[in-house]
Amino acid sequence: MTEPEPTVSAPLVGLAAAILAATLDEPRVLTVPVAGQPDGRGEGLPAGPLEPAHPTLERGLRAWVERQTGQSLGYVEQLYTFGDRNRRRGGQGEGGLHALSVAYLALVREARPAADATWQSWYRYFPYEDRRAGRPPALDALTDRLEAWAGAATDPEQGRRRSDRIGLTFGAAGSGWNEERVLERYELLFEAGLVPEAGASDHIAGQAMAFDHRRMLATALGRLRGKIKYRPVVFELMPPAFTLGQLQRVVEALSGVLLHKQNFRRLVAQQGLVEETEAVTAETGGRPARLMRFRREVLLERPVPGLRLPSGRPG
Amino acid sequence: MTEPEPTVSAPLVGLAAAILAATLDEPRVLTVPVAGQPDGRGEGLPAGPLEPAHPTLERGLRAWVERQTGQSLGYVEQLYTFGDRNRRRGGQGEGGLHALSVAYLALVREARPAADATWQSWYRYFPYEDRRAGRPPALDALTDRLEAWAGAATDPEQGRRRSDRIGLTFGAAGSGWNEERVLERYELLFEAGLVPEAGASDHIAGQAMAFDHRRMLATALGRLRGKIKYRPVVFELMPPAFTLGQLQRVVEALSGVLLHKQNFRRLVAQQGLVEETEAVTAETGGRPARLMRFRREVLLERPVPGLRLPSGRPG
DNA sequence: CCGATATATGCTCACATTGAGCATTTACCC
DNA sequence: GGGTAAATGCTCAATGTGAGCATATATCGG
Repeated sequence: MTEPEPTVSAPLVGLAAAILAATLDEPRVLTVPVAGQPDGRGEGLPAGPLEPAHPTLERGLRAWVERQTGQSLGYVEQLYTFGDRNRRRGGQGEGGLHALSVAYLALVREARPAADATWQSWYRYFPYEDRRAGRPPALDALTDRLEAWAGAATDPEQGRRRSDRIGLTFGAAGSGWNEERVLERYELLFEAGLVPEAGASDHIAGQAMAFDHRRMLATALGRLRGKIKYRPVVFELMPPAFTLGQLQRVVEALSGVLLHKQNFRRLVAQQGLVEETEAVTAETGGRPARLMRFRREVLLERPVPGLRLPSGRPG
Repeated sequence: MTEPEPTVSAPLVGLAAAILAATLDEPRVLTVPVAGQPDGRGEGLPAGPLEPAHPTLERGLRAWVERQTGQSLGYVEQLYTFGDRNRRRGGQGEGGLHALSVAYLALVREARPAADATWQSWYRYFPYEDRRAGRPPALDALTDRLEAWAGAATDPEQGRRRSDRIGLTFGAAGSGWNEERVLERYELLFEAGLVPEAGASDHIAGQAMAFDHRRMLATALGRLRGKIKYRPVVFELMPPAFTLGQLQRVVEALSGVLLHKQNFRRLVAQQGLVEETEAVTAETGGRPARLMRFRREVLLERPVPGLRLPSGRPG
């Protein structure tokens, strides 16, 4: 009855990885050059087709990433499978063939590029997502363009819906900024034609990427920003020993907002996420900080805590 | 560089849907008969292969579901793409060919089966997930078998890890029950060989399904149980007008735990999720309740609230 | 009509969590 | 030795959460 008839479809299945790290208080993503792309879209995520030799999707992904970047992956999590033929402007998808991509999120500890892979800041691709220095001034230009798009809607009702979405995702007057809505913001910019991936000629909304890789990256950032709140995944990005200050700066780099220092420490402490080591560190001026390490045991304990980010502080 | 070479792979891509509803305080899933399956595995989810005629994955899914069940889908969300060749014991996957399935979660309002599709209770497939009447007695037998499996590990370290996982997912002595870990519990039972999908001959852990459809269903239940806490998705399952008592019983049915009535009402009220209608209803004995309706406007408001389930009450 | 029973609904209270800030400690730099 | 920069310790008000008590308003069986 529901037995698939193994004749009809033979789509291409691609695997792609958003490999994330945090070095020197800056969140990074591992990128590779992509040939044959339109101007300004020559950067992409490590990716490759699923091959018969791959025992599982994830193993196939790991193989491609190692081949292309030399990076071996630790924490890996499936993100989403993208299949919109319509979205594909970068090559594939001709005829009735589907080009389907399974995207993954990977977290790694260190940044040592290999081959022609390079680490880039997340905010190269999403400059408006970094609010650590307050609301980026460039955001005004963006929302102006978005509102212009909303105003150009065919009927008033559609225009109102567009305005609502802009307010919801970019944080209207009264409403706040939700740092998890990375994908929704990118989708809005895409629909409004403000990104090169959708035909725009300027890079007002950040550096473009090949295929729909920037959409995958947006998905990854949103997922990670959400996940650090209820799972201790930040520690996948930290060195074995770190200070609470470093930990906080990494969390701030990932989430793009600043946090209240004392409350952050209280949270980490009462969740039992870390334990002290004997060592302290000198750092740049100020009182030396104690080096901490992640308490692996929390993975076996009850509520499996994360770092519920508070609402942030002014800056 | 990372350009996929369109030669190597031509995997079969399937689409499958866990279509969920809640009728008469019981959570339901729409199932179809599946031919050619081993004994006791003749039930499955609506599914079919991705076809070139399908413009997008989701549109392909909707087409298959309507063809097989007559049900048209409202809320649809992608769950996960399953691709483990090894897991596939039910037919496909021979040779080096991958059989890849993109699973979806769908929420619908009413239950009116068509063709030979039937609505079944979730708890037919996961009896141990229903704790509304307290801890199910059958759970003891299950955890006994699981602990036996842990004890039969090749080395003590592995056995300890297994015991830890059992305690974590099924709620050990001191630790509580986390209703969202449906998939982890099923995976554990699978690994322990306690489900027919993994070769077991009895149905101690609930009714089996064709292929890996029960795994997909577990993924769907876990996702929905999590999502109702931070998005107002329950209302996709409710009729246009309902009482707070009905709403609570649906939430309890989905999550499998009982809630404190007064606190539930306070939560719903202060989140502004519903508004009163003029009507009241008679019901079965007791004071008549006011009929409420979902406030669609909340979708446009700030924190996009859900129904954070409290820890539950004894029962 | 009366009381028993079953929900619905209103309200209180102790306790935990959260957002914000003040104060002190301990290093380095000049 | 004084100035500067973090790290660390503590307090306090506001809010949120878990549990119950009390009241309102139906139906049902005599």
